[in-house]
Amino acid sequence: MSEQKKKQQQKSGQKPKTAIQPTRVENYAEWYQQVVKAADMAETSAVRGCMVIKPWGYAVWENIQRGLDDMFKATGHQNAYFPLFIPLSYLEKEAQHVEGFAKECAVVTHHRLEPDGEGGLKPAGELDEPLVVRPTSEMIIGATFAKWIESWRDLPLLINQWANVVRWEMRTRLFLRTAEFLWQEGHTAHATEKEAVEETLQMLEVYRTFATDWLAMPVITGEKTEGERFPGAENTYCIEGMMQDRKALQAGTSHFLGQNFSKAQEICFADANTDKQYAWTTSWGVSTRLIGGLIMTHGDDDGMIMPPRVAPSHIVILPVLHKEETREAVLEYCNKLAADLRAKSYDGRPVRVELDLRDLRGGEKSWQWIKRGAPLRVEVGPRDMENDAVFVGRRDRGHKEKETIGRETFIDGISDMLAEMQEGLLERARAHRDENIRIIDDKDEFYAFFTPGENAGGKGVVPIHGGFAMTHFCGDVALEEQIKKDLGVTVRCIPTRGQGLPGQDEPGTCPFNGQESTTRVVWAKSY
RNA sequence: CAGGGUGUAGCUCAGCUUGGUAGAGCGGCGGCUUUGGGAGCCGCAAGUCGCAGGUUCGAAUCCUGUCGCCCUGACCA
Repeated sequence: MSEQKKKQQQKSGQKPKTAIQPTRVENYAEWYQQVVKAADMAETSAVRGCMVIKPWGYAVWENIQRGLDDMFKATGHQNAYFPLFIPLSYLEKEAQHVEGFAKECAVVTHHRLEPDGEGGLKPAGELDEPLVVRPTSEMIIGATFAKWIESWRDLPLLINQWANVVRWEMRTRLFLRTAEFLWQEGHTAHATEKEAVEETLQMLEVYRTFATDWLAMPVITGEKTEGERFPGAENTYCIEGMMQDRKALQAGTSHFLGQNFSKAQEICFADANTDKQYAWTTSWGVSTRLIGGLIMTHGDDDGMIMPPRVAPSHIVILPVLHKEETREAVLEYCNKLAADLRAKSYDGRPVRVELDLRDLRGGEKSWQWIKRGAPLRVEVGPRDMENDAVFVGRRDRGHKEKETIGRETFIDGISDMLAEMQEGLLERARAHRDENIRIIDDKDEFYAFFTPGENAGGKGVVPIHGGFAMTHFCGDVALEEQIKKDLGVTVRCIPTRGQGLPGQDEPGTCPFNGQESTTRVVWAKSY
């Protein structure tokens, strides 16, 4: 940095040391919002609570869709599409289900607009029956299933839908909670309870695999407690990730619905003995919330860090073109480089390369890509061309740690480098999570763990503290409610065994009331 | 829905107490200078001051009403 620059910095005091301000430690919630904006992924819209997903963010969603969709197909599911509108009477059929969603339903009551006589328009043509904009599609898909299923030969029925849903939330945050969001919802019907439970767990495993292998987001799988269960479900399973502020993010859910919905909607079939049987159903979903999880798992104080498998572009080539006499040659070199890289494959597909020819200053351009989280930035100028090399910056390292690599070496090693970055991000996230899981057997220790220390942050700052606490728990709903009231902490899940979590195998006593307990549960503050 | 705050240029805001007819920074555009870096200088464009009434010779500023948005709660992928 020049002396002049330093002086200016001192004078103005406004030159940021990091691309994102505030930093994660200063104010995590605000940092998150700033990253979404700086990474050019989404923005708020004119419609309250609804977001505009911008191309760089939507491309991540497309990659998520592609990865998941392949996994759904591989497990025998087919895609279909059902209506956005659900007749109100459908929703009323399953009592618990309505109760769970009623407060956040958007309702369509009219189907026409007329001049209001004052230059504006007013709704006219009131509907006989109001239509609810789907908050989830159990009722409309179930009604369809009831028609499709007649015989045991029609089962299992394995359907997935990619769609948008609306939940009229009061308080929204981009990607994490918006009034409208994109998701997929799987809906299946089975002849036996055993099959339906197996399906529920299979899809949970699909989600775990996807989160781990694609998003580089380590997750804990488990079962929800009664209080956190999906309205109308017998059992809800989930994947829970730990964000960098140590809060939990529910990243996906898979529900065993038993026969609750099939009985409410007459989803029944004739079995091999010609007896009438109610089907056993499941539903499971993940949403654009995954993108929020991606940001909070990997982002740093300079912005987003994209895991290569879901990154819209793997490599951004930034030509250094300011000398007229070398301009053409550098461009040619860059185009050749891009073509050679695209001929390579990573993750079974061509490497995604972008050549950024925008007429912007080098520094600004480079920083934009840092904030967006492109895995690799490759600067190519006359010097590199002379040496048959490239100057590479990795997003998983500091922005100054750039290195010169021989052109061919770089091209030949690109797939390995991306794979190494993907693995590195997962390991980093896993280490962070594991460091912040604590086994607790004492109530006071538990309360202290979730109470911010004196230096946790200033006024208005969201403190980073706590983490995942694993305690024995008797399962009492009122007790869980009390702890939620005291600390804002809930049971995230009763973890599935065999995923390497500490202290799961021995029975014990609930530290809150001394009752017997067979397993430990995961407690955390959550999004 | 309850409590608090706030609406002025694309964005962030100043001006309002003490009415006189609109400002800054950032961003955009252009020029010059720079060039492996989020640079500098000069210039240009851009606002019926949320909306509707009222007071006044005159309202961004005072009064009334209204709408939107933000924060805090209950709810939540």
